[in-house]
Parts: sequence; C-alpha cells; structure tokens
Amino acid sequence: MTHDVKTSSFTIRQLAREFGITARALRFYEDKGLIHPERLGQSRLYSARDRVRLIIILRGKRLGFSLQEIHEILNLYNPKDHGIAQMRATVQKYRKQIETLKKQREDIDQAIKDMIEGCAWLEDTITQKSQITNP
Amino acid sequence: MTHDVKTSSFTIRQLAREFGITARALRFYEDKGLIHPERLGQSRLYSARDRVRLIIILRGKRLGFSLQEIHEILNLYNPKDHGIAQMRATVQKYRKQIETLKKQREDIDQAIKDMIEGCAWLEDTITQKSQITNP
DNA sequence: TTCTAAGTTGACGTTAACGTCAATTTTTGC
DNA sequence: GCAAAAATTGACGTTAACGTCAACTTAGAA
Repeated sequence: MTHDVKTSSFTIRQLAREFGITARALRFYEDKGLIHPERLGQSRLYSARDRVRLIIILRGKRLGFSLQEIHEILNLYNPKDHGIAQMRATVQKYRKQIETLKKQREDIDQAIKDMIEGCAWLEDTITQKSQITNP
Repeated sequence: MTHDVKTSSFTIRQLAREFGITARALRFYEDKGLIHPERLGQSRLYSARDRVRLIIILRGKRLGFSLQEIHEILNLYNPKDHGIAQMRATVQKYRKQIETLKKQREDIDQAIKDMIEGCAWLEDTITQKSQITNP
C-alpha cells in the first residue's frame, strides 16, 4: 500500500497491534465469519466498520461470550433484510440479549459486593491486630 | 447413607441436579483444586460450604473467568495464614479483583446501551413502515 | 442374598480458540 | 532492482473444560 486509498483503512498488523491481538486471531475471526475485510490485491484491508466490529468482538470476549454467540450479537447490528417480520424478530433477539446482559450485571454486582465485604473484614482484622502489637 | 450425619450435606448428584451440571464437572473441579468435599467411605460428601464455593464457581464461569482465575478468586475467600503481611497482600488482590469486575461492568453497560439503541431504532423504523402500509 | 442404582477411578475423545511452523508471494525501503 | 519485512494459505499442535465409556466397588431395597 503506497498511500491511503480511503480515509480510514487498516492493515492486519495495525489492527492487531492496536488491540493487542495477533494477525492469526483476525484471520481466524474471518474464517468464523465475524469480519469481512476487503482485499487489496491479496492483502486484507480493514475498514473503520470492520474496526468497530472488532471492538464488539473483543468486548464480547471479555464478557465471556463464545465466538458463536458474538457472531449472533454482531448479526443484530446489521439486520439482513428489511421485512417487517424479520425486524420484529430482530427486536426480540435484542430484548433477549439485553436480559442476558442484565443478569450478568447482577452477577457482577453480587461479586463486587462479596469482594468489598471480604476486603472490609480483612482491613478491620488488620487494624485490630496492629493495635495489639502497636499500642 | 442411611440418614443425615450432619445438618446439611449433599451427594454429588444432588448438587449436580440443583445447579444443572454433571457429576463429571464436580469431580473435575475437585481435580483442579476448586472444591474439597469430605469422603464418607469412598463417596464424596459436599458440605454447605462446598455448596457456596460451587455457587461462586458457577458465577465466575458465567462472567467468563477461567477455572484458574476462579481458583484464585476462591483463595481470596479463605486466606491461608493470618500473618498481617499476608492479609495486606490479600487485600491488594481483592482490590485488583474489584477493579477487574468494575471494568467488566462498564463493558456490560456499554453493550446494554448499544443494544437498547439498536432496539429503539428498529422499533421506530417498524412503526414508520407500518404507518405507510396501514394509513 | 441378589440385584440395581449410584458412586469411583482411569483413559481416551471432543470442541473452541487460537499458536506455530513451513512454504510461498508481495510489498517496501534504499 | 534487490534484500528484508510483511502478507498469504495450509497443516498440524495445544490448552481448557469437560463428555463419554469401561471396568469396578458399594450401599440399600426387595
């Protein structure tokens, strides 16, 4: 690539470095149908839209979703046909996904609560012990 | 087991059924050092405390943590020795874990926001389309 | 007592998500 | 224009988290 053809496009290494993953991973995501970069000759050329999809993919991974699940989530973002029936179906999927995420949020809140409690107990015990040894 | 020896103890099947997992998984978690049920003869006998650990394990899995990570989280819940230095170290680990969870919560909040937005857009489009076809 | 259901320990199989390596082509700096 | 760096495909390897199967013991009901 001698110079930029379009305003924002990225090589596979650029994206890999930016997000701390490997080129192999990006090709793998493509194999699994999660991204579809253009080709400039033989090389892959990632658009800004591809980059956004990658952000969603990595967020999904951090949240513990499988690539299969992330694939379905990504499908929500660009509904294939625009028939009203299909759109209603997509809305249903959105709602389900939102419910899943909310439950996950509750899990997190509970875990944080547990951790804060345990932390507080430890800190209390520490201050008590150190008051005995340091009167 | 003719009758209950202790107030609350469970067989491997009981726990498996209650939480919708297999006995194999429970044995696997034990292999990995996540639970340590007593033995009544040859059979495993799970206490209420083991059950709580299992709850934490499954919550960790829903949040996308590996069994290795969950193992470390579980270790936070029962600090081995009670030396002040160790306790301070444990507090640090708690804090780190809390930070991790908070970041995860931000991810979730963002994802929920995206989903709600996309959902709203779809619903708008649906109502507009149906107003055209149903005047 | 005998049979059955539940438990046990291996051992091997499986799937997801890449890592790694080799062979080859393409691109780029000088 | 040429060597080095970067990209490609293909194939095989690896790890985590179990599933599955076999062979065996044991406890409790009939």
